Amino acid sequence: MQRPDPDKRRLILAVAAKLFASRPYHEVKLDDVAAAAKIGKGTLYVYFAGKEQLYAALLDEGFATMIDELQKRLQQSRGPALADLREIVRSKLAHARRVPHLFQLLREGQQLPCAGQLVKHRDALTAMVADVLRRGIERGELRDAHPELTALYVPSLVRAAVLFGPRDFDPDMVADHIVSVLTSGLATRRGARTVVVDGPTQRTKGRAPARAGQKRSQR
Amino acid sequence: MQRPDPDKRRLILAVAAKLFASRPYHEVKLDDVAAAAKIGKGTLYVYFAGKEQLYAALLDEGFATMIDELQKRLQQSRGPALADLREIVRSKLAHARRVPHLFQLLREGQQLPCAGQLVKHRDALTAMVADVLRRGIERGELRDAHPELTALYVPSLVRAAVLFGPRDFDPDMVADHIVSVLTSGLATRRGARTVVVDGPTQRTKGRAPARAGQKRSQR
Amino acid sequence: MQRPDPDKRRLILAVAAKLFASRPYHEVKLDDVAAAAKIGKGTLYVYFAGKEQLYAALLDEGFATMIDELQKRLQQSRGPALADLREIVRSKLAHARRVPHLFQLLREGQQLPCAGQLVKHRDALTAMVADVLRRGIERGELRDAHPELTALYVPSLVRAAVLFGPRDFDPDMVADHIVSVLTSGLATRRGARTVVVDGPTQRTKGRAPARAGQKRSQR
Amino acid sequence: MQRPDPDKRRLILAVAAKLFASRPYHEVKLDDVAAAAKIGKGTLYVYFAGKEQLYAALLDEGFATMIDELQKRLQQSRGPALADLREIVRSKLAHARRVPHLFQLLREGQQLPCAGQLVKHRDALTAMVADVLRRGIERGELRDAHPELTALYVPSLVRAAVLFGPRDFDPDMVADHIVSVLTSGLATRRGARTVVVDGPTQRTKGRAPARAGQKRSQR
DNA sequence: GATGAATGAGGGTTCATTCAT
DNA sequence: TATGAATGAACCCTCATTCAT
Repeated sequence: MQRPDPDKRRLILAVAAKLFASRPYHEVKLDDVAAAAKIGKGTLYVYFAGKEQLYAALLDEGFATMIDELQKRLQQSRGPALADLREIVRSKLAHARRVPHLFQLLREGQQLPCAGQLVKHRDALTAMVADVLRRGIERGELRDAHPELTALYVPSLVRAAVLFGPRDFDPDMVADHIVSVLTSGLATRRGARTVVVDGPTQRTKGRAPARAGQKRSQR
Repeated sequence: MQRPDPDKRRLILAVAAKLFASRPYHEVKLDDVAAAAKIGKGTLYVYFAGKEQLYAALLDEGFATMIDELQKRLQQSRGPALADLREIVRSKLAHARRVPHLFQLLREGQQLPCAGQLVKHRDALTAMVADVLRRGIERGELRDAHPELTALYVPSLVRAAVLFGPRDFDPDMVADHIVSVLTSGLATRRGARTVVVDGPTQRTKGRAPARAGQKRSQR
Repeated sequence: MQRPDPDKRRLILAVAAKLFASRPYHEVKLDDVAAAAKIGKGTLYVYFAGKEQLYAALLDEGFATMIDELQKRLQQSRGPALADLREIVRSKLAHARRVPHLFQLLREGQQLPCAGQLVKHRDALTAMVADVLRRGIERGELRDAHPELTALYVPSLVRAAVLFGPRDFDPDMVADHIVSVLTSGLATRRGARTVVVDGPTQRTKGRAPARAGQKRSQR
Repeated sequence: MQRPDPDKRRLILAVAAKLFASRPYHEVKLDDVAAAAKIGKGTLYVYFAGKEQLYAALLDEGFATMIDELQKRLQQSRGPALADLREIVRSKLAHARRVPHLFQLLREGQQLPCAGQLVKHRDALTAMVADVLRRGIERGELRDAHPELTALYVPSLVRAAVLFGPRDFDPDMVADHIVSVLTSGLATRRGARTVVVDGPTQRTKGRAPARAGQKRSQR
């Protein structure tokens, strides 16, 4: 109790995460946080410079942990890109399980003045995904006209499943589903004909189908 | 100007949308809104019951408009499900263009006490998508083990593109890209093989999303 | 009650003056000020930007009023400098009577961040006194080797009398006394001999007496 | 260093004096004091009971030292009162030199709850001065209608010179000037005539401070 | 209806003081 | 004795809301 106690810091973060995840930022009172952590209100200021910094630390460390994990998982693999993509999805889902509030927290965080760090993290994540995608394209495993867009989709799909999916979802199932959609899409052969390219039955009048010229050449 | 003026109401909403989209809820002061709309602070209370209700109206009307549009676009169509899916994506993107702040607003709105209405809207939207998906599956155009999950993905993909995609993106291109991914996925034939493991027989029956068994062999 | 009310501002200042004069700055709570003025705490912030600014306004306006009065009294007079000096003393005493807290307030004010204005006022006052003194010297009415020092003494003498003198002092009497000391000093002819200059009885060993060379030449 | 260390106590006092002299009381944090003295915050409480008591000790010891000095200087002298007056002024100025913050500190100290001690000190000082004055009057060296008022002026003149006078003033010069003003006043013979009006008979008996009648004639 | 001065509950933050080490 | 983490009462200030004009 003479040196700042890292455990206490973690305790505060854990307690704050719960509160910030359950109410909008401006409805979380530092009184509540202190009470929930069973510490004095002033003690919060020993570990964090203020409300916003506490919140920022919450997001920052949650995100950083996730990215760390992901990097560890990925850096040993130089295998197929789709396998990496699956790893990414799995890792994110697992992390969401472990830090169930992170996605809730992210909602508001993006607009806070302290968002700079966050954006960096998001960009790092996006870059990792985009790298995997580009490697897959180079190796002929994947085709994608806009991997940088797709890199945005991946976290977004996880987010949608975590935030709005069934409370009791099975992470493996969800991971498989996301990867399946990303990998193979939804269209059956028959369905593909109705929309894509060549059938004369297509409803879209003249509009170029989903895949631009380049993509076709990849087949 | 002795009766409540619908134009003034719209003005307030427009001004508020900008402010709420650019700062977190608790940093937007009603003073700011009034000043930006060049009206007295008291006037806000002629048109809205309070800050939260103003915010709720913002979200509610934005969302309602979007769903209305979507329903109009879809209700005449009984064509291929993938075409409808594309319509949904296009419509959402178009709306995001017209109400550029909506997605920003949605971020925080979900936690506000007034979120009940929002959830209804989101559920309505999800249901529409799910309906389209299920119709596609019935008609043999689509295959999807969890259309209710996929229904969550669709708005999410649009969101990701709008919030984090390039500022000057071409909505048609993005719509095509999203639909393309949803329809055909990213895997080339070669890539699919690497993930679905080696036997070609796997591919025929193994297309359903959950392929737990094979995954292990990839590690 | 639609335009900011100057009377209310004055009320606040009057009430605050009393409180700040009776307690040190940090013991005066804005709650107290508001309560004493029978207004809401928030109303204070309609008229003043904060505690310190309220305090600064108190000092500033008190001082400004005093200087204004003084200038009005003096500017018509081109008479003897000693008469002006008496006017200055009288005017300051009269003002201290009317704003009994001003001297108390000045105590702390000098160190506050907002002191810049105060220093200007003090300098203005000092300059006025110094001007009178210099005019008196030029006209041969006065002799003073350091009128700029003496200019500092004059307000100080008034201050001493007001702050520490008998509660029920007669301003005229005090003014006369101050002027008398300033004019003629305390020494009788016999006393002067013991200290000043020429008697061989003087106790001070070798030290030059009060008046330096220049002063003597003024006689 | 197991017993309270007088050196450390002096260190704290010295450091605190500087800080309290440079900022108003409420802007000096005990954290600052501890940091400036390079000791722990808790250590302050080993030597002083609290913030206010630290401040009080500062004033008390500063004042007590000054009065001690003064008494030592004066008690051997039974000479001319004006010489004693000069000693008082010199002693106070010298002390102000050695404890340059004392006058700054005095500003706020008067209102603090611990002011009781201070008032005693001030009264002691005033009494010493008044004694000297009365002795001078008795011995015919001085004339003064209100020596108890004049006793207040003396410290005040020193204060004015120290606080507001030129930074690099020469203490001897200032002492001489103050004593000169107190002794002989500012008026030349010619100047005295202009104030004391016209009859030379007035001057002989009219020297006592209150000359109410004549003043009117000057307006 | 429109306004903006008035309000005061509420909350973030400070900081003197305590106390376990 | 020395320390500095812990504490929580205290307080300034904010700002949504009200209401007299």
